[in-house]
Amino acid sequence: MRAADQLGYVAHGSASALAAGRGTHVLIAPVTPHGVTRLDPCPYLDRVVRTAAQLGTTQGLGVMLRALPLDDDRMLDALGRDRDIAGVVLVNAHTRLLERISHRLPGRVVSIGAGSADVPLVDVDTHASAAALTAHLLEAGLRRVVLVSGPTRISCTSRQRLAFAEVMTEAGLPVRIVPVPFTGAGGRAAGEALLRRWPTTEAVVASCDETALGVIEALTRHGRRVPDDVAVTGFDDLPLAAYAGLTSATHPVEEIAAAAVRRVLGGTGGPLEQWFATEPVLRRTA
Amino acid sequence: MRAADQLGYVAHGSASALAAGRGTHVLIAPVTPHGVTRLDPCPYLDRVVRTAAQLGTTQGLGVMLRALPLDDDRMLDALGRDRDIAGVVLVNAHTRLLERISHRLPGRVVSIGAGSADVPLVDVDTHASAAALTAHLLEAGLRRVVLVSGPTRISCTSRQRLAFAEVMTEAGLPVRIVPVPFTGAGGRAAGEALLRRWPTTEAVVASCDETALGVIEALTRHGRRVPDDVAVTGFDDLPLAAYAGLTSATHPVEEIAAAAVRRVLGGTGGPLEQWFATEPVLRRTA
DNA sequence: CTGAAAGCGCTAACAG
DNA sequence: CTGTTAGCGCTTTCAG
Repeated sequence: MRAADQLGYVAHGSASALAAGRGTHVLIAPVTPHGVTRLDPCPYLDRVVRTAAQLGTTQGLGVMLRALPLDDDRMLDALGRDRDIAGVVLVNAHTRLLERISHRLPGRVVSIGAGSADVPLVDVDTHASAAALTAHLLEAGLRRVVLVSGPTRISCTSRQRLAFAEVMTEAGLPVRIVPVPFTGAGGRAAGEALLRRWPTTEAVVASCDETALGVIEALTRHGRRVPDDVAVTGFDDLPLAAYAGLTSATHPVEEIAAAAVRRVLGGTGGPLEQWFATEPVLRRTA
Repeated sequence: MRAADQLGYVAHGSASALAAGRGTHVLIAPVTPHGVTRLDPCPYLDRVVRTAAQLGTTQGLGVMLRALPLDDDRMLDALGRDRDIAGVVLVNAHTRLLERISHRLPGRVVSIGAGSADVPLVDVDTHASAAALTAHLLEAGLRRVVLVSGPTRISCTSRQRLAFAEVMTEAGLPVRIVPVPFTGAGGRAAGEALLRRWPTTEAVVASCDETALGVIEALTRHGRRVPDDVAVTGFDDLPLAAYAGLTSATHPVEEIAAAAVRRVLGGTGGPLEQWFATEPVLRRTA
């Protein structure tokens, strides 16, 4: 061993992987709609990939990145047959996909964002964060609060809705929700909509920072001041949020990604669900 | 072939790599100072890693990510001996490192940001962009322009300085430069400094968006209005820039990263330098 | 407990 | 041009 070290011996990764029957890559697989293999730029995903690459490197594993269309069974089959892939980290998977993939990659798949009985889950504790943010608004004495939530059928959306509904109901307040896409445009649309339906709204809980900024834009355009007339919270704590003074919640994305990689390499055994706490970041808007 | 396809045969990557003597990974190696192996979060690097991973995947290659301290010869030796690494993409390398690494990985290394006779270079055409931004200010009738440049000894900094100096000199104007780190704090410091030395400054060319925003903050604090009193340009076109209305220049980071990966996998032959044009994005601040 | 040998699944070079 | 075979560098099993 000492000799090997002094001679500068470096083991041949492929050779050992081949002999030991291990894979040499971790695949990060963001799930996309039917037939879509294009990957939209996404800083969140970038952080996951970077973290996975960094962690993988220490174990001789490289990361691959490929969009996984929602129902491409051929691709799923090929994935399962590829013995060179040590593990697959699904991002934004739907339950439907989880069912299709788990038996093809038994013990070699983990999911960020939505889990199942067969596929372990690692994610932000959206429930706790949404509850904390909503509670923060109520504590500030605000009563007419609206949740601008994300697309339905996405699991973090439903956890967020549930948390919001719980906190509002417990306070004896009405549960008002506007679902829109996770975009600035979505936020603007939501702002318009909620002003029309509930003109006396005092606070908005948005499901992401882009949406929150869109909401603020719409509110401002209609003469509402933020936070004086309406308080607004975002979610994700993008660099933009700090600049805009947006109250938000920050996620330990790197920890989550690292946990996902470790979990998928650890084989079976280990927790079926791992939730990571986010931290509210109070700024000017709420 | 058809049969293999119908049976869903998937080749074993490690096995073919081993037999063919190919590597199975591309290493992205951001260069860090002496002994520093920690990697600071960097959206730019994240985009490089993501692009490399996506492109690598199509060729059965995974990406690894590791900080490469400026003068760790043992690590460099180990890298050279690692036959499992198909190529190394250096990021922010210094000339000194390039000399040390090229002979250890002949034909298997490419650099983003600084090249040499042995190591091909792929980068943003900083010279052209800085010249274009400076020219834009001069065309707007501004005369007393200051360049807030990055740390000295970084190659993109020197290209930017050169371009700025050329354009200013040609217009018969003084070349005024303040070098600071690529950070918001650096920008604030630069703002203070340039207000002290040249209080009648009409425009500032900053070397990155964070710096530009820092400059604007300092200027505003001292009662200068942007762009009415002082015009400011950034560089990189971060999401922040669009939100802040900052005039900037946008880089094809994905194209650059893809070119770097292709170049390093293409072996010897191919251009020694590849420059990518950036596009000025004119917004409110200049 | 140490040392030899048989593969892991593929490629490339060779003979037919 | 098709069919066979000897490795690629390691791990693991099995005999000594």
